[in-house]
Amino acid sequence: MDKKVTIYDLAALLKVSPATVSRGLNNHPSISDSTKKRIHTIAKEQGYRTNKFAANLSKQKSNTIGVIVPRLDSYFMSTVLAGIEQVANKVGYNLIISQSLESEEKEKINARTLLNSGVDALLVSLANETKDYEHLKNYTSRKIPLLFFDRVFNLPNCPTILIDNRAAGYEATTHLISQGCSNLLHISGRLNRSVYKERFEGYKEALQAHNIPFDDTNLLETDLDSTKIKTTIEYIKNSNVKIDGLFISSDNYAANCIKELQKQGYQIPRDIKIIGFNNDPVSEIISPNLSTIEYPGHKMGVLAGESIIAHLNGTINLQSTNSILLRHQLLERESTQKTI
Amino acid sequence: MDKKVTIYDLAALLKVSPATVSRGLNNHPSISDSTKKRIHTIAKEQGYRTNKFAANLSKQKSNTIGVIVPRLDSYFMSTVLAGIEQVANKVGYNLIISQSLESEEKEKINARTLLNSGVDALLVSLANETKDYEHLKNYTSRKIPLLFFDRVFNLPNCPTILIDNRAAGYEATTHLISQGCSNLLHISGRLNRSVYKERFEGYKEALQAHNIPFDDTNLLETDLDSTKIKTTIEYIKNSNVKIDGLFISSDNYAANCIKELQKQGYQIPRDIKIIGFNNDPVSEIISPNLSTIEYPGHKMGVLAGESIIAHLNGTINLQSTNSILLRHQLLERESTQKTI
DNA sequence: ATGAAAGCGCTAACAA
DNA sequence: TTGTTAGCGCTTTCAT
Repeated sequence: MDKKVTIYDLAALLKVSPATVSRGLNNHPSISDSTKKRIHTIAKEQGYRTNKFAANLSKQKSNTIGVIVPRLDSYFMSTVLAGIEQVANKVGYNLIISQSLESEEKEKINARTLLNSGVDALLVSLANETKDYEHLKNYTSRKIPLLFFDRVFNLPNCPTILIDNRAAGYEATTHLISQGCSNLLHISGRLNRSVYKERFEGYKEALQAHNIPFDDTNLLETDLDSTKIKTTIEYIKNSNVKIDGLFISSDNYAANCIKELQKQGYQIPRDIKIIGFNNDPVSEIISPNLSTIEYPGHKMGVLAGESIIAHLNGTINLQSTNSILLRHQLLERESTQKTI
Repeated sequence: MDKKVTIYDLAALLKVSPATVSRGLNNHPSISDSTKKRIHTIAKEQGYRTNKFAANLSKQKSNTIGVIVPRLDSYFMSTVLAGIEQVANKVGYNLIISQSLESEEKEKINARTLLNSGVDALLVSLANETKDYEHLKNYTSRKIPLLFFDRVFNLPNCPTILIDNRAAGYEATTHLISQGCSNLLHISGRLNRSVYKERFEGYKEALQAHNIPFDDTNLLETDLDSTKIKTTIEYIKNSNVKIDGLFISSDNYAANCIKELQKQGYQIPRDIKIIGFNNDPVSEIISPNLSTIEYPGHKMGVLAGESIIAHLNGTINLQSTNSILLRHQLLERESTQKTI
């Protein structure tokens, strides 16, 4: 069982044509059950395994789905990927995963490589940097289904899966206000990514709705990179007004801010109330527990996988779907508790 | 630029043979620079992209590396994967990633699928459950390079990449002892996985070296699944002797234990000193900061990727390498601090 | 330095 | 229900 056995070998053994063997192996309806059985048994016996290269070449499809994410090593992304993998694996699709590391350049290369690899579909969460979308139009122009999740962009015929970031931002902000905050700061990711943009807009709307004035000092646009929170902390300390509420677009960043602020003598939530985003595990480890917005990563992955596969199977037509919104949820915890 | 352009099209345009085009595209030495140039320009101009299926079929290799991990959504694994992806991507290899979810069954299926997909090599970190290795022998018998990382197993000709878990366990334990602990408990993962087994052995050796008796009550074998720490906490509370030192094979689990113990009135590190494993981000978020063993996930991924690729390129022969040990490091933090 | 031609192993349209 | 046959697009040996 070491040399490659092909359908020709099986055909010879069974005195049938290779075509019959091929059909039998693929459970083609027009093959009699008896020969089908014979084919399968001899295949098993001979240790036959189909050569995907040949099948792919012939069918011009690969049973493979490409995925591009900003980074593999983020908790949120890994839960999404776990979800995608789970459904893809179940129905026999392979996943080729690559990361852009937030670089537009790398994202372009990845997109090209995956295209060359003949993926049947592409799932993308965009890099922060990305401003041009030509590399993705190569897919749409070839009718290769393309779906965005989380970091989405509105491209014709490309559905998106995400949560209602605006509403979530609104709720998070409203929560801070209802807990007594009036001098808020929103620490955002790059605003050219719609996820952050919309949270920000929800934030602004909430301020407005509560007659709290907004100006540029109420927003800090960052990379949300925890290794460089110092400038953020400085910003907070040097603020003219005493900031009493922080809405931070990432739990991880928020947790690190809390640690640092505590180190500088701030009491959370007494001096500053903080709400994060994502419901990352750290949010329950940090003291005080971090209030946050639950963001269903695994579910998002499952849904992305299911959607794209259903589309590939022709079960549903994704083109007509514009976007799928997942439910988010405000989780009130200690970091925004009222103090007496 | 929508229809597929093949080397035949290019050949026709250039009045040369397809073979020449193929060689030119692959920078074959026997093609004159001038025609090579012509070929490349026309290829670009026509938007030619090589059909990987055909190339794969012809060459019987895929430029793809398979990866099987227990779970995608663990911080440690995601850093490893990020490392692998980084080097693979750089040299044009694709990564097909799948997860076993700790199930031997699923691992077998994944291995088979990846084999069928024609991966050029396989990187594996084993599921907890796995006890039989036939599914992997399919690779070795076909001379497809197979490399284990982290959760390894000793299979002929399959190199392993890991840290010296025994030494790490020894150091962690010794550290607890030197901080004044004498009634230790080791909370381990499943001992049939060598990583855990060896940490445990290092632990036992350290006890022995310090004349601390060991019996079964000094070990608790678990799944290290943070959703079910209750039994662990019960075990600690109900112990006959007052446990004063905990060596836990996972930071995440350790962090959750700390939270729970604190809830039950324990003071850490005063009542119990705790050391974890991995240097997961939570270890620096939890209060008190968690002492731990630094486990270089990203580096491990990079090394695994580099090794397997070098082997595929024929640069080095991995078969002769048995195992690669990465450096670990004891990180002393608050959770094991002496209290006065 | 280039060309001719035989695969690589499977699929599918068309026949029987 | 099964067989014939012609690809799928690229690589590679053997000629030239």
